[in-house]
This record gives sequence, structure tokens and C-alpha cells, in this order.
Amino acid sequence: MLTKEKKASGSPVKTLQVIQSEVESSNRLALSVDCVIFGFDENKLKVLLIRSDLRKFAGKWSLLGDLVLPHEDLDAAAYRVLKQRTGLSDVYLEQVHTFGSVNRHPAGRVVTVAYCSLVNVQHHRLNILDNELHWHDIQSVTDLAFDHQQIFEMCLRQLQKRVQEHPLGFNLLPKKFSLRDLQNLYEAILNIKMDRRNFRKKFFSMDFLIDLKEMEQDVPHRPGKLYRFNYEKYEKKKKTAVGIDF
Amino acid sequence: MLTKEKKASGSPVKTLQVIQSEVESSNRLALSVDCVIFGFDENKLKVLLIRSDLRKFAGKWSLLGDLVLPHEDLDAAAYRVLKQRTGLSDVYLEQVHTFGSVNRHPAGRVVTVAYCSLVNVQHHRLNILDNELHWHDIQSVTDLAFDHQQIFEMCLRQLQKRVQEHPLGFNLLPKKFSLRDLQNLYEAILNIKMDRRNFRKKFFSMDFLIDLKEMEQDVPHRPGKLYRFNYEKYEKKKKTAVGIDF
DNA sequence: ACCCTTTGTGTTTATTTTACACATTAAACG
DNA sequence: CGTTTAATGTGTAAAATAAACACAAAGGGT
Repeated sequence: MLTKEKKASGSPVKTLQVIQSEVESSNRLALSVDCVIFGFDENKLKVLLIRSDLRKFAGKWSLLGDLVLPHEDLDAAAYRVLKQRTGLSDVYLEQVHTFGSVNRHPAGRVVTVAYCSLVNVQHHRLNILDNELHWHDIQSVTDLAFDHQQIFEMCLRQLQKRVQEHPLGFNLLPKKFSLRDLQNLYEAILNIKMDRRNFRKKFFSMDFLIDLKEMEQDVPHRPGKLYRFNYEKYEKKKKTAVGIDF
Repeated sequence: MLTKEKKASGSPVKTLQVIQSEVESSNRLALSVDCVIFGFDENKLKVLLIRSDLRKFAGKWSLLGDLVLPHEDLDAAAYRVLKQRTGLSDVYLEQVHTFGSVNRHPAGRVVTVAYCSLVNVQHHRLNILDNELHWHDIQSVTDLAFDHQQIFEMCLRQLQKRVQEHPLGFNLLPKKFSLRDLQNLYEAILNIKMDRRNFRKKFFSMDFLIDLKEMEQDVPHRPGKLYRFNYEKYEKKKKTAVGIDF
């Protein structure tokens, strides 16, 4: 109970000492969540990182995470981290993997549950002017603190896979987007180039895009149509294809 | 340290009291692993369950699991459970999801990491004559103890998905198998019927099966050829297909 | 008015998936 | 030993999907 209050009101950035005392007081086992928060801006896939406050990792970047409170569900802890750090409360969140190597954290045994989160950069651009918190181009993410590089890479791989099978990507776009935006998103996530005509054909044939009868504004060329994703229709028609292929 | 020894030498079935003391001594947070152990026998997909020893769940079946030792990696804990319970040491194991609802365990806060395991029933049939440990037809698995039904279902869904994209299934078969065996396996896992000719064509075109130049024995009909899976070749040729489809 | 950039659109070809039938093999049986 | 039984082994045609590819139209910038 004491522990809970301490954390609930604690500073957003947890010091090594705080974690250490948590770990020690809990018989050398602590549980945390770490969020790999993806955004999409200027046609690049980005990840939100914070400067590590541990001396051991001085200068390195790390994922956003926190200890799970004693009476808090895992998903709730991940949502809390997101809410605290981005100000957003309805974001896409999905548990990816749990990392529990004995020595992954210098303060002791800290098992962490990794979450992949997708946020719309437009909607919260202003909330993170904190100087220690930055969007990083995913290409430039190397050498994170702790085992966060490994966590980041697993979440990225999972995103790449899932975005091909489920309509996750739209969480990274504004509600209204052009087909070009959508293709840029897929190309950024998958790190490949796609044929524009086949891409359009594919999405039109799925028939989940609603033509908003609006056009892009302020583009220095012929403006494209704007669409939104029809989640309601998708939920009804979800396919359960079978097909062995490896 | 004391805790570790207690568990390392403890009985395979952990009593509620032991867990409770663990949880309390660790400031109300304990970490466990639970294994969904799949087998394939008589052309049916099976799961290995143990009778719950908690009064609250009297008569119910539950997954095989144990607390993670203070200095034990998660995967190592899952391997240990498997080794203890099936006698097998080289089995397929994959982490699936972590379940941490505050009240999922009656003894207190126990967060559990779920693993999906695939074992070859032929290889260890004899090790589990323990009366409280049984293979269950997956169709008949309902109403497990704790949140184990949910865990089981998530692992089954994940198996169904992954078996279509990766050569996991062979872990459930003997080293030498017929194409009929393989098709029966897929039909049991996916719970569908498949066309025999197209199934064969598919696998032959992947070209990962090695013809052992042997025939089935003791079948009351024309015997089929036996094959084994060429893991070496697969590892080299693994594909990384892209294709949006949902 | 012209240039530049990007949108919007259809067809052809190749590849993959599906549907489907009959001769062959070996054990079981009378 | 001949017949029955049950499953193996095999190919092709049709349908669906994916891939390659070019040009006219729109709007902003100059």
C-alpha cells in the first residue's frame, strides 16, 4: 500500500534508487512494463525514447516504462505509462513479449513485459516537448540502454508482421488520410517499395476504405482523395484464411 | 537462496500454502510459468493437464506450471517444468503471452508467463503414468482451473496460426512420418479437412521433405512412403514474403 | 501559359490455388 | 489363391490472385 502510493505520486522518471528499493523490498523480484511507442511523421516510422537516467547507461536512450503497481493489471500499467508520457488515452496497445533474463537490469531481478504501441503523432505532438523525450527515426535506433534494443527489435518485427494481416496501421495515421499516406506508411514500416497501382487496387478490393469526398489541402501538386478506415465493416468480415506457407 | 533450495527440491506439485508463502514473502508479487503442452496421438491434438490441487478448483484440470526461481531465466523455468513433468529435454517451447490480472490467482498476485510446447508423444509416453497427469483431447478441454482456459485458448490459437507459417508441426510427429500423418496433423490442429492431392502438392513444392525410401509398416492397406523434414534446408531458404491481406 | 509533380486508372501475364478421378499397392478374408 | 477393402500416388483444367507496366488529368508554382 505504501509502495503503491509512493509510485502513484512519484516522478515520471524513476531513479535507480527507487527501483533498487522496490526490488529489494520485494525479495528481489520486480515487474515492469516497457512500451515501444511507434509514430509516423514525415513519412518515416519513429519510436519514442527517453534519455536513460542510470549512470550505467549514461547518454543512452531507453524505452518508456515503469514498474507495475501491486494492484494493477499489466495492460493498465502500460496504458498508464502511455498516458503519463504522451497524454494520449485511447491508443493502440498490444503485449508482445516478456523479457526476464536474470541480469537484464542492474538493480536486480526486474522482469519486464514489452508492449507495442501505435500513436497518431498529430494528436499529441505538443505534449512531449520535454527535452529528454524524443521521436527517433527507427533506422537510427541502435545501442539502447538495458536490453531495450532487443525489445525494440522484437516489437518492430511483430509490427511488420501484424500490419500485413490486420488493420493496425491506421492507428499511426490521422483519421483522414490519402492513399499515398497509407502507402508511405506501409513502405516505412516494411522498409520496401511497393507498386502504387497494385497497392491501390489491393486496398480498394478489400473495400474497407470510406471515400470522404474530401481532398488533400495545401499540397503542391494534384490533391488526392481522403479516406477513413471502416472498422465496423472490418470487424464483421474479418477473414480466417487457412494456407500453409513457409 | 533459501527459497531457491526449497523449490528446487520441492514436490512437483506445489501446494497453495507454498505459493502463498512465496507470494507473501515477496511483497505480494510472484512470477510463474505455465506450459500448454501439446501432443498428437491417434490423429488427435492433445494437451497435457494435471489435476488441480487447490481446494478452490477441486476436480478441475490445470496447466503444468511452477514458480520461476529467483535466479532462473523464464525460458529455463519453462524447460524445467517440461523436463520434470515429461522427462523430455529437447522440446519445442515458445513464449506466448503473459497473464497478470490482479486476481487471477487465489493466493495473491501471481503473474504467469505462458508457453506453448510441442512434444512427440511417442518419445515419452511412459513417463507420465502418474494418475493425476493426462493427455486430453483438445475438444474436451473446458473449464480449466484459474485462468488456464483462457491461456490454453490463446496458445491453441497461436499454434494454429504459427503452424501455417513455420514448420513447427513436425515437433509433434515422430522423426519418420507419412504424408497422411502430416495431413492428419494439420487437419487436427486447424480443425478443417484438406484436399489430399493439393496438400501433397504443396509440401512437395516446398521441397523440404526428404524421402527416406522406407514404407509404413503394419498398416492394413497400401503402405505410404516415410519422410523426414529437412530443417537444414529450411533454415537456409526461409522466406520473408510480404503481402497485405486482412 | 507553361512546367512540375503527383493522382487516378486497366490490361496483360505469370503465379498460385482450387477442384476433381482413376489406377496401384498391400493386407485381410473367405 | 482370388477377391475384397482401404488407402496411396498421380495430373490437369479452371479460377483466383499477384505482378508488371504507361498515360491522361489535376492543381500549384513560376
